[in-house]
Amino acid sequence: MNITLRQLRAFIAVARSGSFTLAAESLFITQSALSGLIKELEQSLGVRLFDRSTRRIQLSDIGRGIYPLIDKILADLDGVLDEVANLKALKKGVVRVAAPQLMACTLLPEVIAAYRAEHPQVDIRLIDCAVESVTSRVFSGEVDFGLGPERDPNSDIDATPLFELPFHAVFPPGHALTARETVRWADLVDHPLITLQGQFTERLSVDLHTAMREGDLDPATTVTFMSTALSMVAAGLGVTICIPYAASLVRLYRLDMRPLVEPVVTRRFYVFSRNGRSLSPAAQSFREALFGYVAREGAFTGHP
Amino acid sequence: MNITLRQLRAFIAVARSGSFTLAAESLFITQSALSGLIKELEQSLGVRLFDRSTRRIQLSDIGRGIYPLIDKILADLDGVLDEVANLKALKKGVVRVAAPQLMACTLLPEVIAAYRAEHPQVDIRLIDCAVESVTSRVFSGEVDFGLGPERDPNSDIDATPLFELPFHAVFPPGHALTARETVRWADLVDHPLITLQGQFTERLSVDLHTAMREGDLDPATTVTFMSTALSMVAAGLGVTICIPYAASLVRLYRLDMRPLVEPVVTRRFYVFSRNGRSLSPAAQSFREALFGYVAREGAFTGHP
DNA sequence: TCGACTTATCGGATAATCCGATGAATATCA
DNA sequence: TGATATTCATCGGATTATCCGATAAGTCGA
Repeated sequence: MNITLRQLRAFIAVARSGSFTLAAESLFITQSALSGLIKELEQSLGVRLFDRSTRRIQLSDIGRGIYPLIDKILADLDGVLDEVANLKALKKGVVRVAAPQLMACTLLPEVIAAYRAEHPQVDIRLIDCAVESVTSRVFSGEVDFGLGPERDPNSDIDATPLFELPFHAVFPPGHALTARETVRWADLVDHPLITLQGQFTERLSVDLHTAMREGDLDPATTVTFMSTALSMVAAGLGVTICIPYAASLVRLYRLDMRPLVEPVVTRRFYVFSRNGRSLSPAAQSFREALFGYVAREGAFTGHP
Repeated sequence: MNITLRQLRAFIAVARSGSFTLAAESLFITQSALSGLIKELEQSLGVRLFDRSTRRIQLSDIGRGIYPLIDKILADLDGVLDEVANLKALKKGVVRVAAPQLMACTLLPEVIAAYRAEHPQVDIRLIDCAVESVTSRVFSGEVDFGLGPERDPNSDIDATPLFELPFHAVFPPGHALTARETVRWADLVDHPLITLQGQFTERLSVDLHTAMREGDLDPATTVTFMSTALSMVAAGLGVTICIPYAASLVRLYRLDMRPLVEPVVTRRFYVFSRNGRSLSPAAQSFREALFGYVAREGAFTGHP
């Protein structure tokens, strides 16, 4: 007859609650089964662990002496078991991430590829969607976390800054702006401007109006997707404005980009997750990898 | 299905020996039972702990990671179990006993010496104190148990009779009372009486008054300690009365003692412990040794 | 004095564990 | 190359351990 973990857990539960009945409830067994466990443990050890009366129990001297020791041992063991569970979940987890279409086709494939090289059994599911729906998908639990530009504060959603980057002008090689190191917003008026529809551009207009007290974005054309805008720029139909996390796509279209100044207007991007909810080990791990990638790539401008 | 200690011990045995068959032998079970234990553990954890081939096994990465942690946990647990076994086997332990000063310098040193001869690893700590404070020290848990004369009944304190002995007269060799086999209380009035102060003597007076309906103790001198009274008797200043558990001290002073009769008045001594509380193995063992000593020595009058 | 509460014990039902035999895979040797 | 030895996994039946619900005994409070 050996000491069992069940007996030890029963001992700790009784010692903590001071009651066989309460301890049995906490372990989801009947009081009589718990009585048996403690009896077996006392018999195995050959000592009395509790002094019983019909109304209260007390740890014996020996019981009092070993309680902290057994408590620590069980805590250590549960720590190991938690660690194993984490490793298991990380090894075989699924991570669902929502991101706007532009991030989904630029930044994220690279991050996912790097992560998958190290964790081949973790399944990263990327859900590309409209900017406006990222946070609602996070909130509903459809995804583990989302990426996107600044949204209205929401107590249900935790927003952690991922990066902050300035707007850039995008144009074809040989364009009049190519010789410039930087491009002023005012210089854009000489060229047909192609912008994206929606809140993103509306907020940019507000920022420029505030900073310049005159002038405004006056797009010749508005389109839905950045890939459309870049195609039109490549066809010589105008210039567009873009944030450099999408530099890989700009390069794919063989276009040039320059920082926009006077004023320098930036946009901040965040990782959104549900407030008060922990991520699975795999999701947490991928999130960390994402932050690591951004920390290393910084301005997104310097490599192939 | 919970993790069990048997599974964990099996894991360590296999990891150490690198073989299911050898590990099974070391645990005194068949190889097939051991196979089942490891299988259950792997299923409970949801991870592979060993990579098997038909001729050799290897710890998996996870198995290698948790091996030292589980090894330490089992070592800690075995340390606690050894500790308990040592306490049980009286290979260690501390016993704290409270007794009045007179018992502390007569009866108890002999009992302790005899007990220590048999259990050299048990530490007996004797706390000599006033008669009145013995039970309060027991109640507070400062000591494991206490000795002393009858106290008022108290539901928190358990009192077990240790011995009951008659009062004796004590006088120097050559004294007028030496030729007597017994001494009557009435014979004491012819000699200056030296008594102890306090409740002990007050209760004796009540007992004598009840038994004799006349007369009373009329001490010429009262002192605090029996050793003082015995010194004065040895100096020829009178006689004193004493209970024969202190015979060793009487003999040290080279005094004689005789039973007091007409009436025979006795005093009962008890072992006091906390009601509803168990004693540690060492305290219980020493308590039993004490009762054994008293049973053997009976009247405390017959030996060097 | 009765009702409420607590721990211990009992008998029967159920679950877990073990053994010995066997199978599948691999390595070694003549 | 075939025979033999070795190892871990699986199986079915026997045995052991565990649990539940009912009940008993003791204590406390209204």
